Amino acid sequence: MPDDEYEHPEMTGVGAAANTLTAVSQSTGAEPESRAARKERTRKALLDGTLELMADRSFAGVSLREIARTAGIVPTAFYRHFASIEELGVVLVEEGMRILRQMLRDARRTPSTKSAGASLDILVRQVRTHEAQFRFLSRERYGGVPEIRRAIATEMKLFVSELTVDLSRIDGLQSWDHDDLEMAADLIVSTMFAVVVDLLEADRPGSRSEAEVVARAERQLRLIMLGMSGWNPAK
Amino acid sequence: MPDDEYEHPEMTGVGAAANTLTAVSQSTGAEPESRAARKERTRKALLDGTLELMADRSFAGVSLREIARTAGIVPTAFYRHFASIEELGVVLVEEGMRILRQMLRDARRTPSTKSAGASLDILVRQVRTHEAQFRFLSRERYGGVPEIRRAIATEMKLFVSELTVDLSRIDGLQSWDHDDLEMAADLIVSTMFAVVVDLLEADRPGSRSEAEVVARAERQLRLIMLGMSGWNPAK
DNA sequence: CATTTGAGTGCACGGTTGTACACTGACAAT
DNA sequence: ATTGTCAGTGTACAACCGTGCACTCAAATG
Repeated sequence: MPDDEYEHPEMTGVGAAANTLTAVSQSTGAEPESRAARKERTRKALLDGTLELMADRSFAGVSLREIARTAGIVPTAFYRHFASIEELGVVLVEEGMRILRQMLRDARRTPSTKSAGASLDILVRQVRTHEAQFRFLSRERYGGVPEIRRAIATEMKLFVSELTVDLSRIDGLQSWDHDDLEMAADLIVSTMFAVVVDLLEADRPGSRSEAEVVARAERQLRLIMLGMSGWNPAK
Repeated sequence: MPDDEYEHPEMTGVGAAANTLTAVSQSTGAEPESRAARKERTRKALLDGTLELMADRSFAGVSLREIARTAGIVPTAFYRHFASIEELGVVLVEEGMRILRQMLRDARRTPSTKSAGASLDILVRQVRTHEAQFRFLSRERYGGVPEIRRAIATEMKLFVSELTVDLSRIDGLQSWDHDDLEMAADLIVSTMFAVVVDLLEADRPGSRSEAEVVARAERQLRLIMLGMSGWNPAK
């Protein structure tokens, strides 16, 4: 008797050696769709499916078999795309970080970065359109397996140093010591990160609404800016 | 044939119905030790063992069987202490939060709370003496199962409101709006939390050392205080 | 003393997991 | 037209999981 059945309970017949088109399910009717394109499609299905499964669990809590199931393939076929679940995790980190960097770039070409409100607007929009990715990042940043945690930490450090450069170009801050700039950038980033978490939690029973979260963050950033304007850079 | 062997590979014999003293291992030689005391001891062993197992994994990643094994009992005996692993998790949250509150109380009776350095010292000492508990809290705060996440969030909110009260008693802040005070308290708490995470990660390959973490945090808090001193409370 | 209690035991179960292996068959390249 | 590639398949297995059940036997109770 078989060990598993997956999603094919009806075709357990004798020599039923299966058609390859079982996976993912063709979206449009009659296109040929190259082999590479098909592969890319199930690969994406694996990544997206993982994020979906993580709606209420951490990355460590989803199994290879589950992921394969949501992508419509058999467990062993997973290895055609990733050498291990950890590898898939690293790809998810990279993907999430790509979005984060994109966000920074968007914020950078906003009229004067010192407008905290505009930057926050961009943040909110990004979080809303990429909820799953941001949830992944916030879940795994501290809770994940060491490898993923390290990958996120590295990218975050990079993020801070990019912001440091941005700050150094602002009018009153040219005279600042690099360490001080970085310290301020770190504070801003971690505050922003707290906003992300609150946004993901927002509009849920017993948590602050989105508007409140944004309003508070705006005041917090203003408070930080105020402190910076009075800072003695020479120390 | 048996399904498991646990830690008794040699006594798989016939009627070997085991001696109860297998569990936990008696520490001192010949004390009687009441039944309740023994129970409390294995209960603690279960809690501590769980924290130990979480050195490199999240709470969701440790199994009931593993926990029981480290405590030296058979898996089914786990249920004599907790109705489920989730219940054990909630107890761990409470335990961790008790430590956090203790810390706040310590900080409160320090000469003038406005001395950020002293408060940070207390923080560092607490984190160092209760590493496992703090690691648990930081791991599960965002990454954990919903129930645990909610429990931590609730306690954190309580924490912020306690600090809000403390702030309201400081000289220059009596005229402040309650919302503004809470906003500032929230910023301080989240900054402190970031310190905790950095401390746990400190003295590990590729991360800032403890001294650097503390120095940076001190400057960040000073920057926040500076901002507060210039804040216009009327909005 | 005899009796009750309950922490801990051992076995068994049905389920899930990761992964090795040999396979198939549509597409791509020759 | 023949051949090769390789995403996907089905089977199998050993390990682990949570938990139900009937048990033991030292300590607590009377």
